[in-house]
Amino acid sequence: MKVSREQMAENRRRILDAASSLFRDRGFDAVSVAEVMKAAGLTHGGFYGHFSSKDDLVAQTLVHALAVDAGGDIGIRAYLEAYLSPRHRDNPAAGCPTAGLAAAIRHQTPAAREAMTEGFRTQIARLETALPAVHPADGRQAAIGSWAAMVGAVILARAIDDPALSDEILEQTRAWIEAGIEEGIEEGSAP
Amino acid sequence: MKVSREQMAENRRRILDAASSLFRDRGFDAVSVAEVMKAAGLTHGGFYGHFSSKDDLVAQTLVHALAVDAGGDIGIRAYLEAYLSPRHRDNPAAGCPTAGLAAAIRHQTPAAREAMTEGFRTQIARLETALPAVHPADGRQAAIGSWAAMVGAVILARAIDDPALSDEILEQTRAWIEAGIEEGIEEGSAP
DNA sequence: TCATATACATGACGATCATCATGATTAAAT
DNA sequence: ATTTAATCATGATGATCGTCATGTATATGA
Repeated sequence: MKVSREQMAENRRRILDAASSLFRDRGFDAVSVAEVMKAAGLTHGGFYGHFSSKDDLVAQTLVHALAVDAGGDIGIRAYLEAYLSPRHRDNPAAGCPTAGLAAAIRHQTPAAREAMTEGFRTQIARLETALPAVHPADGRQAAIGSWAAMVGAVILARAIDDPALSDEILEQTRAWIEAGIEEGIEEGSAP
Repeated sequence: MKVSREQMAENRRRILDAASSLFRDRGFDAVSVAEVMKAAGLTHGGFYGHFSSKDDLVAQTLVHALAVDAGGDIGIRAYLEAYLSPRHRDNPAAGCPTAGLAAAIRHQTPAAREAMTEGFRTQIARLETALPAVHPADGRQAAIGSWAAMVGAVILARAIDDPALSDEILEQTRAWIEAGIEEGIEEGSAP
């Protein structure tokens, strides 16, 4: 039952894609290796031909999931609106891996933590250039503060059991961050 | 082996205290019922005399953990400094239950989610009175935005595998929130 | 075309865990 | 003091899961 080299590469990609969605949706612990393989259209037997352990899968999945382009080129306002939207909150499987998995990283292997650290660095660099700032020194502060608020808001909005309150968390956090942005630009200079 | 009524009440408290620390430290899934009982000085047998299931324990632990006084009466600045400190980051077992468990609530029972929702409401109300604001209408926005940033920052700081970067997340988020506060008060009116 | 290496399927194993059954001890009620 | 009821300890059970062993079909290279 050997498959072609390219088929194997595609299988690996499918496993990582399936793991990425499933982990974001239900967490690392609640998803079994067999379930990931099934979602990838395979059985559990072939798993250890691709990965050395479930921990290895977790680490590689994080690298895979955090390596997306993320944000194409919609402006910072549109990005904020999409990130802090009910749609994003309600679709963790297709959503930001940081919002979905950051809190669980603490209990994972060093390799997984390193992947998340690298993803964080990349995201802060992105935000630093996307966010307007009065003094350049404040750019990093705004990037880190805003990112913490974005991730925290989505996590809280997903935890809360009251739809209206959950919506409010997203909306108020967005307004709060944008208020900080407006301070940094000459009033109304954004498109 | 029956014990006195008050002994049983104390046992129950010890179980909840043990569960509260263990869950915050290692998460709901990674802590077994037997482990909680052992930490409370009992064996696993008596568990179902106190709780109907592990899910029940999780929900009651959240009610128990989120019902603390939280913040005695240190000012908002001191509270921010303590919350966004390396000490808090490095001691999840004794730290904020929201920072430690909010992301996992999504996978828990409705009872657990309700407990977290109530805890969130209480915390926002606290922050709304503690945070100075220019217009009263912005008080709630600042409370929600700041709380999201605080929780997000601690979660991210705990996930990151680089001590200096982790420290920076806490520090910059604190400065970012305080910048928002300063906008709201007449420069320097805090003690 | 033939030999070989290998990717994946089937199936099994051992460990962990939530939960339940049973029994001993003793607080509480009479 | 005696009975009753309840709390906790010991031990068992069934399910889930990560991992490994083995077999089979086939891609690959000669």
